[in-house]
Amino acid sequence: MTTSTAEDEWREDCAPRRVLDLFATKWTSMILHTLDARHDGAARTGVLQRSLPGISKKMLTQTLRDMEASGFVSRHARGTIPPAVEYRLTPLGQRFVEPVELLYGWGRDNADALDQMGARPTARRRG
Amino acid sequence: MTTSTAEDEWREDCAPRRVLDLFATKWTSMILHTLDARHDGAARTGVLQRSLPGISKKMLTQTLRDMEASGFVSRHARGTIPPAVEYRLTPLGQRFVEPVELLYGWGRDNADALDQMGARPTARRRG
DNA sequence: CTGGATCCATTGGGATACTG
DNA sequence: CAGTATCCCAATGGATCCAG
Repeated sequence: MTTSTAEDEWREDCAPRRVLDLFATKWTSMILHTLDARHDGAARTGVLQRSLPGISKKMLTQTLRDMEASGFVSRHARGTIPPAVEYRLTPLGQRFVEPVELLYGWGRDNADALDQMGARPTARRRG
Repeated sequence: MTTSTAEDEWREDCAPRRVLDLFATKWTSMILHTLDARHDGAARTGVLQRSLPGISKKMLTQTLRDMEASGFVSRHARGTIPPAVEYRLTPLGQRFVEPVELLYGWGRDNADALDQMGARPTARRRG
């Protein structure tokens, strides 16, 4: 059985942890989902911001830039005035949406269990 | 198609976002995975710490406590000296491991794509 | 061996004002 | 409308020392 406790796969740079890093910036997956929810997998900045109550303009732009650099979305600017910028899921982004949606689906299916714990991070006690 | 852009499901307290919160404390899913990787879904503190290179004793205990409060693991202490504490996946924990493993699996399947982006959060530029 | 308590550096991320 | 630049706070989480 090779003692396959998977002791070897948890270095900082292993693939699974790289995926976790994608959730470190909390808006990443939600942006992907929002884009995915649109028929053409694309949306303009304003639409995204309105679809994600609570996100600040700063975090929206910043997250989008990071996602672009990571290859999850592509940016399409129309050189018009006023500006009209559209973000679109890349093939990689589309692939990643699948496990993300699965995760969200799990949440809906287990909403009651999630409700029983507070609204904190994991159950973070404050102070 | 009801224009199901899902504009309504993104309040702070919606189920999907509750799930995301589970990843806010970065060790949660890794602890779950480590427990799941063991034949009996249980492990002692020392084993967990050794299986998760980089985790500090503080974060290990703290995360475990939060996970216990959230109902993902159960704590079993033997009143011996020295202490022997064992953590075990609860049914809820076992259920949650599934989507988590799927996510990790995605990472392995797309390791090359993940490699192309830096090792930063999403692609965080420092400074 | 397990875990609690501090101290503290880092940084995610919000508010706001400004530029094209 | 889209994006940048500061300012600033809260909280993650590492290092240590202490206690059953």
